[in-house]
Amino acid sequence: MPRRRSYDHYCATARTLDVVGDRWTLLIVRELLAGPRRYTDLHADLPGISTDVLAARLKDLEREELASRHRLPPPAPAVVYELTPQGQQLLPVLTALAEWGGPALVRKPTDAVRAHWYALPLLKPLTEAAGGYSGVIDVALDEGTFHLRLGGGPPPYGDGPGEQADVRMALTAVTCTALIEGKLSVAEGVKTGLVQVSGETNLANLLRRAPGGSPSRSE
Amino acid sequence: MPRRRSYDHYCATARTLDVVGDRWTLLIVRELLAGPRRYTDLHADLPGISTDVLAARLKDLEREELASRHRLPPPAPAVVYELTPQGQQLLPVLTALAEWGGPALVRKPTDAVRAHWYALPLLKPLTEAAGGYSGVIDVALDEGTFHLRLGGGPPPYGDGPGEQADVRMALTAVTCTALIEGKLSVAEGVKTGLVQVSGETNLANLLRRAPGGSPSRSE
DNA sequence: CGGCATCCGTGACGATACTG
DNA sequence: CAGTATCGTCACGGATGCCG
Repeated sequence: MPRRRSYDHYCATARTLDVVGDRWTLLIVRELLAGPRRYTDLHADLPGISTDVLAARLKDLEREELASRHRLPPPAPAVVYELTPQGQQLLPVLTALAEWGGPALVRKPTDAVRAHWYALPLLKPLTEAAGGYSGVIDVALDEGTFHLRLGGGPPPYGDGPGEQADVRMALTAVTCTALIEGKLSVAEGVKTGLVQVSGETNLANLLRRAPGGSPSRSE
Repeated sequence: MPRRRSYDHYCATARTLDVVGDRWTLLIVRELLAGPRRYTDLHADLPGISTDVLAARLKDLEREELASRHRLPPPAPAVVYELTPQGQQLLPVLTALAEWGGPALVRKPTDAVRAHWYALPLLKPLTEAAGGYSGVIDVALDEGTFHLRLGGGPPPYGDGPGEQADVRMALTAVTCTALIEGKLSVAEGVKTGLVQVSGETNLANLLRRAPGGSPSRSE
C-alpha cells in the first residue's frame, strides 16, 4: 500500500504489491474475509500488530476501496470494517499463499493461533471433497469453531458456527494440518474416525462418502 | 523474509508472508521464474532496487532454499541465481497477484517496462486459448520479445525468443493489456489483425482458430 | 471501553560510493 | 561483474495518552 514507496513497474504483479504488499495488509484482509469486523476484533486476531499500524492500514484499504468503514445503527453503536467486492477478490491471492505455506506449518512455541486461520487452507480440500456442492460447514477444533461457506457467500468463511450450518465437522488441529497438507483425505479421515461428521443433509452424506479414498499424493 | 520480524502466527498464509513477504522478494522471484539470471541482470530488470537489498534478498532466498547460487564454468565465468523446485512452486502465487492487478494496469509516466513482465498475466489467457496444448510461444511487443512455455518447463517463461518456438505472436502493448484484462479474446485479436500469429505448427493453428470468438465477460 | 493519535527507539530501506 | 560500506531517512513495534 505504499503510495510513497511504489515500485513504479508497469507490471501486474508489482501493481498488486504496490497496493497490498505492505506488512500486515494481507493479514488484515485475511481477517476481513471472515466478514465485517470491528477495530478491536481485528486487533485481537492480529497478534503483534501495533495500534497505529492497524489504523493506518485500515485507512489505506479504505482509500484503495478494498474495504469500507460502516457505523452500525443505535442498538449496538459500533464501527465495522468490511471488504468491498474488489477486496473480496483477493481470496485467490490468499488461497495461493496459504497453499504454498501449508507444508511449512510447523508449530513454534511462540506462535499465536486462532481457529479460523485454518479456514483458508481448508477451503480447497473441502471444496473438492464436496464435489462442487454448496453449503455451510461448521468446523470444530480444540482451539475453537469456525465455518466455511462453500459455493456461496461472501464471506467465504467466518468465526464461530455459521447460521444453520449443513454439516458439523469435529477434528483435532493435527488432523486438520494433515488434511491441509494433503497427507490425509477427508474420506480417510472419516473412515478412521479422525474426522467426525454430523448432520443428515446432502452435504453431510457427500462428505462421508467423499471421493479419493486414499490420500492424494503430493507428487 | 524477516526471520527476525516474523508474524509468529500459526497460519499458512502468515508463514508464506514470513518467507516471501518482504519488499522486493516476490519481484525477484518474478525475475528468476524467467530462468537463471546473473546479479547484474537482476539489478537491471528490477529498477529501483538498491544493490545491498538485492544482495540481502538473494542471500535470504538461498537460506530458505528457494534459490540457489551457481558459478558458471571457465568460458564465461559468472555467477547465476536459479530457483529451486520449492521456489518454482511460487508460480501460482505470482499468477494470482498478477491476475488481481491486471485490471489496475494504468500506465504512469514514471513506470519502467520490460517485455517479459507481460508473461505472467498472459500465461492464463494463452494457456486457455491453447486448450491445454503444450509448446513454446514467442511474443513480440514493441518493448521487446519474450517467450512462454505452455505445459512444459520450467521455466514457465523467459526473456528473448525461445529456442525453436512453435509460434510467434506479434502485438502491441495495448492489445496485450486487453488480452490480460479479458477485454479481448485471442480469437478476436487474430480475426481483427491486432494479434498476428505466424508459424505452421499445431499450436499456431490452434491459436488462430482459438475458442471463445467473443471476449470473455468479466462477470 | 472502543478507536484511534502521539512519542520514541530500533531496524529496514534507498542512494551513492567504493572495492576485489 | 558482483557485490560491500556508509549514511540519512522512514517504517515499524511498543507504550502511553486522549476523547467520545
